[in-house]
Amino acid sequence: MSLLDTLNAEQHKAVTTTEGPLLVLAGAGSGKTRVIAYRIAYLIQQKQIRPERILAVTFTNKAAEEMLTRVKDLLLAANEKLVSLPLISTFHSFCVRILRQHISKLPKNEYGSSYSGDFTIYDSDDQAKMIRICIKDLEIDEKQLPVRMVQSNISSAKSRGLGWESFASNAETQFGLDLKKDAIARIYKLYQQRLASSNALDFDDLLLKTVQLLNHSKEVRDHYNQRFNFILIDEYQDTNPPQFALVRLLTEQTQNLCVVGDPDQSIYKFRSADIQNILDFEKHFPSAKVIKLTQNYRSTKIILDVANELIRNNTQRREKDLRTTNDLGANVRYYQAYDADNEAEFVVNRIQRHLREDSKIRCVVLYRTNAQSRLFEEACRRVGIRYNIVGGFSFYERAEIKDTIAYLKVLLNPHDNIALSRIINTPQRGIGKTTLELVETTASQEHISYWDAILMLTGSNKTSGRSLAVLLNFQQLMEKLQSFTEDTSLSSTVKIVMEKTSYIQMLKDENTPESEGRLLNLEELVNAAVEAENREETLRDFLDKASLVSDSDSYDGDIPVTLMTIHSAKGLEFPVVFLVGMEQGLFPHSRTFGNELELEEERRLCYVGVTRAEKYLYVTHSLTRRVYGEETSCDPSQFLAEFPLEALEDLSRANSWLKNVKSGIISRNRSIPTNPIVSKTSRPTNNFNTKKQSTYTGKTYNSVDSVRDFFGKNEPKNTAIASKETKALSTSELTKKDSNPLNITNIDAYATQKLAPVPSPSSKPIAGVTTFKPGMRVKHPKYGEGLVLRREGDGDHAKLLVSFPGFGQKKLLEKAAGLVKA
DNA sequence: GCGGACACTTTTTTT
DNA sequence: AAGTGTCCGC
Repeated sequence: MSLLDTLNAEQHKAVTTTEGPLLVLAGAGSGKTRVIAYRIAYLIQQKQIRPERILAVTFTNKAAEEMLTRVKDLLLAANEKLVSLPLISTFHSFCVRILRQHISKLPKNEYGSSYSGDFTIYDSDDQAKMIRICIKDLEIDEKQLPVRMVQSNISSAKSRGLGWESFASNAETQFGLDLKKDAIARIYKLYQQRLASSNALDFDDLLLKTVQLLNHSKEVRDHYNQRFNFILIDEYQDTNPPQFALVRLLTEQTQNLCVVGDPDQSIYKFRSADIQNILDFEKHFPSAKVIKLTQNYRSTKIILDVANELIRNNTQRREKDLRTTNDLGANVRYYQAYDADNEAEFVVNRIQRHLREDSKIRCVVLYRTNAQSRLFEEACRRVGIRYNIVGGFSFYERAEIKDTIAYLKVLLNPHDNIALSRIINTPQRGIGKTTLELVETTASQEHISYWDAILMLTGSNKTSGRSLAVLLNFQQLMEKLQSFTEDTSLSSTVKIVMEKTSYIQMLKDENTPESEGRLLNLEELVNAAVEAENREETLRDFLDKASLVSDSDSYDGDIPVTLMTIHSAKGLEFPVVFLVGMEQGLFPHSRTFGNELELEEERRLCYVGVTRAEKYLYVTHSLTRRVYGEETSCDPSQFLAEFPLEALEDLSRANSWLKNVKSGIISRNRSIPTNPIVSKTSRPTNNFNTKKQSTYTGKTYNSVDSVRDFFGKNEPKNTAIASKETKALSTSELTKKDSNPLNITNIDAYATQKLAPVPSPSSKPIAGVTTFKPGMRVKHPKYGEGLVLRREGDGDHAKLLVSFPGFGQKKLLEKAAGLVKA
């Protein structure tokens, strides 16, 4: 049959080996998504497996959607009629599906609360709010245990599959009780109780509760084991313990399990992804077969070379070599910018050039942190290039959207305390701190939800005047909404909520550019509801999707430029890739210094970035960058030095790190310090820097609305900015124009000088005191372990900026702080 | 109860 | 630099 004709031998085998456990080790760009799609189609067509017996798990909802389309197309082309559909979804969505049906089968907790199928899903924002309340109620000082820290502790415990019980037992050490851990354990416990009484689950719970459920109920477990005989998991290298447990539970009866992944692309350790899951697959499933896909179809030879060479620096890895028969292709282009604005200008300018050559070509700018996106957005706007931005602040994170959704959530689940407190006074209806506190205390005294507390307060005549009136008013509003939306369609429910709550009116009254944008966003939400309705989805489905949309779920392939983090780019490919901000401390991120394993994960991340590129790869770094609102100087990333330098072509106008390394002025190995240098420098004040002329004066960018609004108002700007990269400072220009002796007057000389392996005076030890450098881990008597971020001054006056988890950043006098190496 | 002024942290990555 | 939380006066 023609279905398999286009596959190579390796792929063919991976598609057709359908019985028993199979591990497909797929290198970057080796067509692993393709293999999965073909395999599903093959099972349906050749093996006559009923589609609904097949479960495929992908990493994002977008990937799932695309996979389904692909499968449908394949079967269509093979003239196969689909009688039902395979289930293709993310782990999280899959869990929601199971839980909506069966969660009530879980036993009640010790307070007698149990979950019902109409539970709400809490995002990390809701989670933070809930944790804050728990911390307050336990009368723990938030200064001692910041919400963020508790949240990450809890989430990390959960993603490793640990309940509060194990957290509590961990708090007992051989030296006595670890007070901090104990406190967190208490918060964790209370948090779980509160979630249960709100009938709410956070992201991690979706996995954990499903595992619990399947463990607990043989009936449910058997049901799903029989339902799904063929299971496929993509990006298996990034599965965490609960996900692994789930895989185990689902394959108890039949092990027609196929997992696909690449250990070199494991980049989610921070959320407890365990690379051992893929490395030990053959131990977990002893009858497993292993197939390797080693042929890369995506990238040019040079790009693949760079990637292979880079990843070879990881020691924790099984050697593998990935080949391609593709052309050599263009060299990797390198650019050293003098500041971050210049970097963005260079990138946008190159994008324009590519688009002029081929208007259909798609470019992506990949960065390590979301904070870097702003400059690229602004640069795109300045020249009128349309762009997608993935992540950062997504549509569903906007206040107006969250507010509306919170109303809808309360309609379905009035016991959702977090949603209720979000909207109880939005728009303002006079329910302030005092009244809200009354509700809260009543609720916790009576062990009931806020909503029930309100009913109780308005029902009895214990409450006095004002509070009673406003609460009654709110209660009636919600009851009115309830009755209005009872038998209404999804989209009109959404509309009714926006109108009857006076939310729309509130925004209209505000009458500012921002409020107009918000109104537009609400319209978008109604549109989304209409579309969902056309797909015959319920309000429930609509809300679930809103909770689980991932960042990469929304980008438009027709738009020429996409901006996103490297993490979000996993699984995607682009003809032109810009890997920006290649600086020590940014990428690899300074938080990973001193931890070899984390550094290797950064390198894998870099590998992922490089291997996204099909034809053209650019790498850029900047000599200065604003960090925390402060101008800091930056060294090139150590990863750059790990690239095969002969593959790099220097597009910097001025002298550059690369030129210096290539000409032997600075050595490749010693050229990059192993720690981030974040010394303060002043910015060269030049007046020939013509940027910043943007006519756009609106508030912060913020993707969709402002892009739309920019294009609505302004025709694309002229292209006067063309060949802006030629503006990279020439040495003579700089020295001429900037005569301030305190400023760095010659960036190139500066770069060379700074990078030269001359020991700086500040790194000489002072008698009796160890000197600490940025990147080092230290231990403080009071704050515990921390990371040195910055060093200022010398000798006795040396000050250190150290970041302590849980305490924030502290400025310490090195001599007096009593620090030791950690 | 509300809104403004101010102080303070924050940036790693995400379902 | 910017967004959030807190305090204070109205």
